[in-house]
Amino acid sequence: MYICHMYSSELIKGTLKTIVLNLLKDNNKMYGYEISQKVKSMTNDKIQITEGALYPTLHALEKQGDVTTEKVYIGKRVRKYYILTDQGENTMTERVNELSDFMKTMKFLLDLDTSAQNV
Amino acid sequence: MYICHMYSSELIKGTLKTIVLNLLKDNNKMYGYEISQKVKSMTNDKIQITEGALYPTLHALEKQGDVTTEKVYIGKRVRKYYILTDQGENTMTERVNELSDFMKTMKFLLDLDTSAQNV
DNA sequence: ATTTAATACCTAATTTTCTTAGGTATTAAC
DNA sequence: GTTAATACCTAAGAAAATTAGGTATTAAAT
Repeated sequence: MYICHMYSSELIKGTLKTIVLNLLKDNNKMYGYEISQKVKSMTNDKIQITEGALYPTLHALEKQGDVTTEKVYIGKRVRKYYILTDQGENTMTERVNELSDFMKTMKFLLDLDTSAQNV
Repeated sequence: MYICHMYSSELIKGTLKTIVLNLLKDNNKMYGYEISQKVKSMTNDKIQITEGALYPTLHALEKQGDVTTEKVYIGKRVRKYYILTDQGENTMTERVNELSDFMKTMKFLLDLDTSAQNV
């Protein structure tokens, strides 16, 4: 049996934008810290997005027009919400489809689709 | 419908060693050029390993003891075969299991396992 | 009351891993 | 006799992460 722990960092590389965009599709309004916690809890701590990766990614998504932002003050503490744009929705769909297709290809390549592995 | 083309490079990142090790498991003896062609043909040109990525990876695998090499001359042209070591087999198993688990997690995270997507 | 942990944002230096763009040389095909 | 395919390689640069900091508010624990 494979004991679950955090994935080695190489794997997560390249999927971060896709993860963020997809979460924003389902939640329509999220802030950075919330995203990192959501991913952590949804994956049983197996994927932990570091802040050094997350914030630059969010800024890049804003710069390229896939998200807009909205600052909200909770007392004196600021929260920066990210909202998916129409363009961002298209980007999200493309990215998710590509990743989905890629995973199928990898499954075939690594011979993982021969039996009941898709549980 | 999603039109198939080459995957954006970010996705392949982090999976190259796993791909190479897994191919060596099945073929027990392969050379660099052969590996790149095999991956290309098995994935209908969707994954094309560049030589600039492949050779350094092979050298790294040799350095860390996961593969050994064997030079063979075909006429005057040299071929450098790579053979999986016992250690490499363990590494391979770990990597493949990790990637497999990662893909399951991603599928769940991206909400891709709700219908008949696993065709 | 004060320290610690959690919340919430951010950036800069470094590392890893790839792409791009070269280089050498042999052999087969046109 | 040139081009394409085979077969190896490296170095410079880019991309995307990690590591390791920084600031500040609020809740929990001692």
